[in-house]
Amino acid sequence: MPRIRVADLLKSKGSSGPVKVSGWVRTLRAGKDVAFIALSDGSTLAPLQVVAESSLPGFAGICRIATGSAVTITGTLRESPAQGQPVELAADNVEVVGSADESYPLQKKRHTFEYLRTIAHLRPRSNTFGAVFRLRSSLAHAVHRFFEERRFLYVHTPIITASDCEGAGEMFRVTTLDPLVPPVIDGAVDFSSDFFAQPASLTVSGQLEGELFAQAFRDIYTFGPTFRAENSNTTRHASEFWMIEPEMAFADLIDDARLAEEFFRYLCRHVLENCAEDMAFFDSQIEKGLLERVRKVADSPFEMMEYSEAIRYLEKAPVPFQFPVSWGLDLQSEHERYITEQIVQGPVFLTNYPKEIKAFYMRQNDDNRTVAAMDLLVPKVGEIIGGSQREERLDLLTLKMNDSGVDTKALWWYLDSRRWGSTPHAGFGLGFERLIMYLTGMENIRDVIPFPRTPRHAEF
RNA sequence: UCCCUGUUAGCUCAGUCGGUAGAGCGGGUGGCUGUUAACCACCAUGUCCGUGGUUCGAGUCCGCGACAGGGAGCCA
Repeated sequence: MPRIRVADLLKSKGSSGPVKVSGWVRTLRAGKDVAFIALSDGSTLAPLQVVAESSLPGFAGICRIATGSAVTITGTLRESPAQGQPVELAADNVEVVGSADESYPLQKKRHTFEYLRTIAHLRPRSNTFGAVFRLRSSLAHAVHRFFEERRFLYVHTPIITASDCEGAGEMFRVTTLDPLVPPVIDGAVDFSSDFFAQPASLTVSGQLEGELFAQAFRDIYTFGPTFRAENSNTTRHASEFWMIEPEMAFADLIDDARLAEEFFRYLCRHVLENCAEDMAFFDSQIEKGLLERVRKVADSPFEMMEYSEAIRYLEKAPVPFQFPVSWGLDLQSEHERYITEQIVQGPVFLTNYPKEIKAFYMRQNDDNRTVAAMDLLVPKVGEIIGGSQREERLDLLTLKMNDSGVDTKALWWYLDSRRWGSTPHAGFGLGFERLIMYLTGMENIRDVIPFPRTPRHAEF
């Protein structure tokens, strides 16, 4: 008999012949004459109800099957006489494939997310984490589909990098040197005898390499793991996370924002249409009103506002802010949320930030005081996408790198991209986990990553 | 890294004025029922985070430490 999934059984009306289904026991309710097993195989949120009559051989043993056990069941699918499920499986045979005992940590009761994090190897069997990781998988496919439909080239940028200064935070060192006795010359570690014959690290961004590919394929994107060694202990930071970074040649800031809007709304629509059952679960169990919030973003056009204008709104704001507001200062998340939630009441691109508060690679505007940056702010979280038009003029870029203390020698190849056939180009970055949090209502990044890495935590 | 709050049964928590620990859930046993957060009865379970101190006596008060969570910063 073919292996069939719970999701497919639940979608069918009934079976003409016997079927075989396998999964893990969520709960078992045993009575004298009949026992009910709620069976789940991760294919869908709802479990399959298996009915075992007392006439089955080994009925007494079936009644003792504990939560968490792996079982294979053959039987006939039929309409369920009781409310709660359209169909159920009348069992002919129940085989325990892998038993579980009463010490199984994931019992049929509510657990806190904090506790479930300590059993990250088991939590995907729970309702919430099943839904989160089904959505995460589906969303990843949707990201690729979006770019493939638009003929963006998917480029695998390196995970190990020797550029010490990508300008995006602390990096994890990659080395094969013996930490107890590193080779030392003149009081400093001699990296010439290290594996790469120079200091190497895990990447903090694929953008710089992405730009190089954009200068050959026009439209490209990266989607891969990213590493930050920052000692950040918050609900939205992880040491290892996934980032999506498209880059377009012959494109300006407006093209960039247009792509970001199309992309973001595409992904909202995707989960509404393709993860409907899980989204309904998030809406009822995780964040009331989630569906309405996501639908609104999927349906309404995004606004655009200059940084300077945002500052004027903030200066006039009738609410107190913890951090000061004035032109030239970076916006705190309280400011971003005020703009998107109170002023615009929807998604908004903030553009043209003061050059001092933005990265060296952003294109200088003609006013000489701002750069062509754009951040997409959305209600509830604030900034979710950050992007810019890149500085394509060699002289200005070199100047900017020197001013920012970026090593122009180490990034010779990056500067070369401006030396021959340079083009106006733009791109943005989106943290995949933050997107998942936005779309599910989950409030801790550690609960949308299968096995999260954060300071002091690399278990599993 | 800074600030705040925690750490008591497998899980979630209560524990009054300092007097040697409780509940719910989960688990076990039995009963009952086409059940579905099942229901009913009974039963069992503790390094009260560690450490030092105050005290006749510390889960409770004080110091130190560890760990966790939340907030901030950094950022995606």
